[in-house]
Amino acid sequence: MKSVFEENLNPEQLEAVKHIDGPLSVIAGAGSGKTRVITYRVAYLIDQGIKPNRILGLTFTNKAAGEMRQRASSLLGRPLPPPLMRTFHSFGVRVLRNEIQHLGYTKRFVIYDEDDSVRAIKEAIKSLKLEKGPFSPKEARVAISREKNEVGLDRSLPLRKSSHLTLLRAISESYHSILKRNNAVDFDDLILLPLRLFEDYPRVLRSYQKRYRYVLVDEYQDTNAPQYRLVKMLCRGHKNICVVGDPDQSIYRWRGSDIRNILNFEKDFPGARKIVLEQNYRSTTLILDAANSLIRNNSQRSTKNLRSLLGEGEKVHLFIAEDYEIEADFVVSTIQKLVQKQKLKYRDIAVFYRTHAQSRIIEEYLLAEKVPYAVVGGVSFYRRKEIKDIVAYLRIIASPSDLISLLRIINVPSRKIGKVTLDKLAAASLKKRLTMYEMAKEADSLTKVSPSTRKTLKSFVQMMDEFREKAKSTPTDELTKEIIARIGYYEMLKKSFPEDAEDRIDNLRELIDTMTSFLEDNPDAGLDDFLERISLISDVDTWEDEKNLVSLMTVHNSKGLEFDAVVIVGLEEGIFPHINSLDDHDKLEEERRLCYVGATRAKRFLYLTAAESRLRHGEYQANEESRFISELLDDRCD
DNA sequence: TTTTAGGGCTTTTTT
DNA sequence: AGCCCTAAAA
Repeated sequence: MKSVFEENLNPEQLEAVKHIDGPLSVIAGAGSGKTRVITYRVAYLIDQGIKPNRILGLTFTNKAAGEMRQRASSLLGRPLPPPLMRTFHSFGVRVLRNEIQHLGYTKRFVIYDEDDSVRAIKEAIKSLKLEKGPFSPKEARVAISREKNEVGLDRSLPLRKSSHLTLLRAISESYHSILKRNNAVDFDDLILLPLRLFEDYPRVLRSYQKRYRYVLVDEYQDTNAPQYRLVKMLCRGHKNICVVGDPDQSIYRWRGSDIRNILNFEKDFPGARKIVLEQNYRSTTLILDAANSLIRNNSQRSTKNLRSLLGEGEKVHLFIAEDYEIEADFVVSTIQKLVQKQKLKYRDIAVFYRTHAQSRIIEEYLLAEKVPYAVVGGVSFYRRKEIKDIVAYLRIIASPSDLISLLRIINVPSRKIGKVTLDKLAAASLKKRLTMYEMAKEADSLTKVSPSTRKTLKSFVQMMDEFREKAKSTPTDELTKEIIARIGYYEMLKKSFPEDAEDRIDNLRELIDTMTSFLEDNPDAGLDDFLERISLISDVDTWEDEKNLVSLMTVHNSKGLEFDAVVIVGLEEGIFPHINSLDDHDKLEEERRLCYVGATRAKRFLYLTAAESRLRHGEYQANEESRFISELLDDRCD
């Protein structure tokens, strides 16, 4: 009798699933059943008697991790523990929560996002007493992050003057000492600090090596050097590593991901088995032909050609609009046509663009025609001012040494604590070697600050201490409501933002709802757990595919998804490929891979659009048709 | 000393 | 839309 594995997998997939011990790489073309292989393989391992908690699957988004765990558990007919599949970053957090004391932080560390990091770098620059440097705090953050993500690579920083390099080193050092003082880590640290732990504390490494006997890495083409090193260290003893990826879908090189990781796998793991999946189960032939003919123009790739069994299907449609408004109008009428004539649901349709800025005009036209839609990403929920403000309160409650959060809200709503007072407070805290929070608690010793301001500082600290006490016995959603009421945040919003205060209040209500449902799913979760959760959430994670809405997103965000109909807009030289990539061969190939990712999301209908003229920075600008159009179509279009 | 208003600038992609 | 900077009001 055939098992569920033989029944549902083709020979190559089955081979990958049944490979148990030793290194294995699976080159999985777009739509070739990559997720299926991973979930069946996990189920197979467990079926063979391997305990679920000995398996570690690493992905890039929580959504992918959750989906794979769910599918594996429904295959097995029993629930699986959450740690089985997780993101690189949440794995890093888990390691740090257990071991970070070795590195001089405490368990309740906070995770800084990019905005927080930029603020911390500003503080760093300030403490070095630098006037306007050769780069902005934002640029410094990018350079520092880049350096951190290239640990182990011999690429040097892209700076010409060595004086800049020295300066950057100084800023970096100061930034990291601020992070440590604040008991904070940035995104990069979530990988780098576990790596350092593993390198410097062999006992710690051994305990993780012993625990995870089977390691699986999804989207392997997008791992960067530190992530790769982390994985290699974990598998050093048993070499039971399975990586799944597709070099043609590598689109995060700019973030340090290294295509060589997947191309060199066999060198790093001698004797590795390699399986190539070329059978595509997603798209019709004409769509796949277009994608294949596009990607053939890249010189850096492992030769592989996807085959479809789904029949020829519809031709790829091309529409060149005179301007971007006509393009938007075409997108909307196409969506309506697909819904009426092809009986597609809104949720089966997606619009992809190269940059977020392109979404606005599409949204306008969708809104006007009452087509329901959802934008994935953009100004993401957790980066909105009102959300970040309230989260900053929660962070200080969890971790009083968090200076960046303190600076954010100590005067929000206004408590008449301005720049001058803060400077005095900072100077005094430096002198007494106290955190700013501790210094505010002892405001009485601040002789240079007026008595009334001293009182304000003390009562602020007292309030926060009260909240901290309360947090021990109050659920996070209740606590948040109390904070908002106590500080009069809604009233402040109404005063400061008369136009959109209601929207902002709604956002905060949504935040509280998120907490409530998080508590329902995780009854034992405390404030720390919630803060960790929202730090690691990505745009795609918040996308709700069960609602019947047209999806709008960047091509980057579309990775790993599929839709019956896909519209890729703005196929113009300078937009897609992006202007910053035009004069660099490698960057151009990455743009092409990005376009390939977008095109291969489509199951049955693929539309390409471009505008001959587009409003940019207040001026009309004429754009050439993207080279990708002819590479894709090659006379196969309508 | 703090707050407010106005002008300039920004975004390529993100865990 | 939000942030920084500056100058003037409160």
